[in-house]
Amino acid sequence: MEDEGARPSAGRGRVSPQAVVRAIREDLIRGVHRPGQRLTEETMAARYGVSRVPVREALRSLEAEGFLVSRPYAGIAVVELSDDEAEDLLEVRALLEPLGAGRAALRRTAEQVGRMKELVSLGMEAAEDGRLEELSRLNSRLHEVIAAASGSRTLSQLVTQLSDKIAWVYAAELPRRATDSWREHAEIVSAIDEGDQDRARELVARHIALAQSAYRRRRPEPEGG
Amino acid sequence: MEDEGARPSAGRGRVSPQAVVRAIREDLIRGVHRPGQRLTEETMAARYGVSRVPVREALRSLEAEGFLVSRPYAGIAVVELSDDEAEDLLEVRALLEPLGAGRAALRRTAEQVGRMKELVSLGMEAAEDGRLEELSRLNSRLHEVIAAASGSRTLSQLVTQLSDKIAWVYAAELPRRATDSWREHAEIVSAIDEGDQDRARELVARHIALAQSAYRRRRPEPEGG
DNA sequence: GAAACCTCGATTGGATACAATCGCCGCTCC
DNA sequence: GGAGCGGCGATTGTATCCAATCGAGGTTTC
Repeated sequence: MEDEGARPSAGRGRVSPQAVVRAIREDLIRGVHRPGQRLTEETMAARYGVSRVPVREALRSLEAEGFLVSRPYAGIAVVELSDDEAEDLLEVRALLEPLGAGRAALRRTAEQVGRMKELVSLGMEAAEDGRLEELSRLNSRLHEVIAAASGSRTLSQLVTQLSDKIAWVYAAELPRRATDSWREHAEIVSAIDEGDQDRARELVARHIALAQSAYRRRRPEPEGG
Repeated sequence: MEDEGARPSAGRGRVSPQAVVRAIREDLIRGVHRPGQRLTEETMAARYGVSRVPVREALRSLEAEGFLVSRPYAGIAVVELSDDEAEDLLEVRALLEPLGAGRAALRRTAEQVGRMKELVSLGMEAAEDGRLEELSRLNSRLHEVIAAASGSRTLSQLVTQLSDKIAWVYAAELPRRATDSWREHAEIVSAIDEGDQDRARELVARHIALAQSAYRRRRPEPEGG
């Protein structure tokens, strides 16, 4: 086994209560913990520099978010999604995000629009520099802010969870779209800013549809032998 | 304060690991814990007959599911949903459940169909007897099974969480529809059984639409003062 | 030689004990 | 009299310890 695993990914000395969940979630999205891999509590505790208790709570949260699956006394493991399930993620997002964006166009606050525009700027810069990992984070972040602007806690929560999971499952395919999509992002934010619900909904629908075809993975053709 | 609160709702002596989450979630849906109410860990521990540790894990799960909200050192409280947010729940469900039902028509197993039919029978009986609370549970259960039959863990998880939250938020309005909807349920299950994706999707869409108008609460008109 | 049983180690589940933080109350000072 | 401040109780966050359960390996028996 490699000793590297013992080094905490979130190398801060102090961790705020919710930091463990975020650290683990981020590592999940980055592919540090692979699908199917079992996560023993003690190992995770050592990795993130805390005791087992906060780890267990974090794992419960991530289980509820759908990243992990657990069976009593059998431990917690990273979920393995089939190709069908992965595609469903995109389809669900195609339904939810336009709704959220439309709501955001109606209920957004000035501060939220400000943050969106800032994220778009940062995203375009990162696209210039080709910083793909940063782009992925900014992308998720923007979609989150838009979702939050919908004013619906539930909707926002769903979209965010979905967005995270898509970033996780499609990590390999993501860079293919990462650069282009920021032009569309700018348009979407503009529509939300202007309060144009229909246009926001429409733009997001197209945005998602484009991503959907770009992300679609070459399915390993079911080889008979 | 009333001492009644100290009696555990799930009166079993032994509780399986995941039982605490379910017990609390059920109580939330039944309105035992009111929106805005703060849930102190020790009180909950006493109420459900376990220590603080499993309670905390359960609360984290329910927080991730969107029933609760927490701030570090400020405790956990039951979420208060605005009328807008409550309506959004119905709208999201109107998008998701037809998709799930369509998938279920394609991917269902014989065993799942069997359980659906059994639930429909039980539901119709309960409707005859006017056992409203039982009806609510059976309704959620059926929607869960249909969602599970979609074959997509994520989709199933989303629909289930949504269904639970709707049962929670619209507890007061639910009986209005509870009896009638079981005829529609029977049709839906039949369509899924026959593998008719389009018809399943269509029927669920109408089913949800009917519920949507039935549940729509008389919004307390914004009184100017 | 294979299958069932048993024992043991590893890991999860739970409880208790302790430290950190917050909000409330009274007090002091202006 | 009101605002700022400090102490204190209550509650959350964490760590350590113990019990319950599962899986693996070895051993025995047919």
